[in-house]
Amino acid sequence: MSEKPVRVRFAPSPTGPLHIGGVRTALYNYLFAKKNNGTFIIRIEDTDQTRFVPGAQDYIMDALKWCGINATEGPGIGGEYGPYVQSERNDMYRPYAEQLVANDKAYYAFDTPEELEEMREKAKLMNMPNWQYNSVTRTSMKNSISLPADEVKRRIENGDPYVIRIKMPRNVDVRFEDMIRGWVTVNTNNLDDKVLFKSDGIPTYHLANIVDDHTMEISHVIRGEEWLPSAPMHIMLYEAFGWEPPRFAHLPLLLRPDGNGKLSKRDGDRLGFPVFPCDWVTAEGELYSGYREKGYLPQAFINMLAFLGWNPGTTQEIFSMEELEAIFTLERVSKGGAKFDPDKTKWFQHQHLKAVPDAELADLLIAQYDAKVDKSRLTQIVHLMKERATFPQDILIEGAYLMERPTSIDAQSIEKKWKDDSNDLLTGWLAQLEAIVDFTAPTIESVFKAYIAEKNVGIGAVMFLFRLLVTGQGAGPSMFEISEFLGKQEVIDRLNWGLATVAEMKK
RNA sequence: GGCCCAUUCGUCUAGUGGUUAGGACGUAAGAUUUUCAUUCUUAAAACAGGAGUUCGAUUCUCCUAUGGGCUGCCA
Repeated sequence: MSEKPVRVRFAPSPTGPLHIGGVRTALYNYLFAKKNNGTFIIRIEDTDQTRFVPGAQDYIMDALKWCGINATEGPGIGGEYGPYVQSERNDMYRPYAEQLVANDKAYYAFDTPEELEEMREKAKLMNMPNWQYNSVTRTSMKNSISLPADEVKRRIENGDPYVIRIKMPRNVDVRFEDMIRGWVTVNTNNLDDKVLFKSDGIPTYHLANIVDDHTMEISHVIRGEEWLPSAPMHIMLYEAFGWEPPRFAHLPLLLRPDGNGKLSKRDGDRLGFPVFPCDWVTAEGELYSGYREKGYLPQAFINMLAFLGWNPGTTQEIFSMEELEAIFTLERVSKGGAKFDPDKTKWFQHQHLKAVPDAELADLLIAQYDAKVDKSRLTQIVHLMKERATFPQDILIEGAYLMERPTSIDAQSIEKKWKDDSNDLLTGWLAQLEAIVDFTAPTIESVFKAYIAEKNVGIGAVMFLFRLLVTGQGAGPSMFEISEFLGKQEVIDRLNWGLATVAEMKK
């Protein structure tokens, strides 16, 4: 294999927000670079001015940063191979295209888009739906191969618009070894004379991509499977320039969870889960929701994404970014497309949330969720609630009663559970609580057990109502721990309030 | 239509020329827990179909089917 240092790039187009398929491509590039002591580069491919979306580039950079996918070269980051935005490199492409024309690897074509459209329509009517501009048809089109040299010269001097097309040879088998799929062979008869340089003076993706990959000394091109059909053409371009091509790896696509098809922009909010890393608001004010804003931890999001099309070959499923960096290999990327699974994503999130230390989670709640509680108190709340939460904000929402007294008690629950002896049992329990000096969970628990034994009733006869009156909720963490956390006076006050409230309801 | 790629439980996947085809999510049942969640145990659940090669194919080859991608002066 090549001795060259590993340099990989993620090259998105700023045509909108980056969806999770793109994030995964970036992630695999990043992990591959890390694993091989290489360099991960971000390059913005904005050669299509008509599809440019303001803010998209910032979104991409912001989203990758949130994910922890950090580039060492890229726009706003720097590096010796810049600039890293193609529109800023525009001057360098034309000479390469001209070089190809001079070497008879490409040619000028004057056909207008309308004329081409007409050709395709005509061909379709003649039962030839796959008309293409190629070695057969180009002789009857308007280009520097079919037209006399002086007319070509005249047209160019005249300022006639023209494109530069690759001169795809006839009947050549193009072979390359994809790192994921193995050998792929395509005959050039199935390839057309792709436009390399547009009449607006800007190169197409194909030219800019090859020139940039070569000049940036990219060693491995890791990209989505949608590029597989054009890979042979790219190989031909490298050959035309006399450059050594990089290694290729085409990643399987991310499919939608329901039915079939590639995951697309609108699937997310329609199916109830995000397809974008972060929120994105369109110019029209339409919101596409993101994982970040839903409360997903970046490490959980990354872990989930890494496992969509890759696995370590062991049964371990929970990984930190650092662990992934150490073991990722392209050889273990699967070939088939993967359906995205929202349920498993939640599971990853839950696992990662549990792994965050209590104090750290408390900091996060204060910083990102505006929690108005003292840090040490909040840390205790996190400790009590973390196991049963999926998202950080669940701790605040489901544990609200730990911060504020309940304002009402569910009448239906009382209806169901309140028995004739309940008032006596709870009043008796209140007296027991008042007598406890060491108000800690173990002590409260032993007092409680002695109390129900003395009264000769089951745990449920007192516990559920105790919980309901103190927290307003029918479910939650251990009442003994909650009691310790709230403190003796608070528990007594709440219980008194609860008894009064029920008495009021019973009238 | 043409070209290319893919195909193991519902989903993500492991795996091998001879395995009880393994794990995870989800589902179901049970245990633990005052409750809910967690956790634990158990269960149901897959090699797309057909030929061929072979003593033997889920594994190798071919065909078919299905799915997907591409087929733009988009990327």
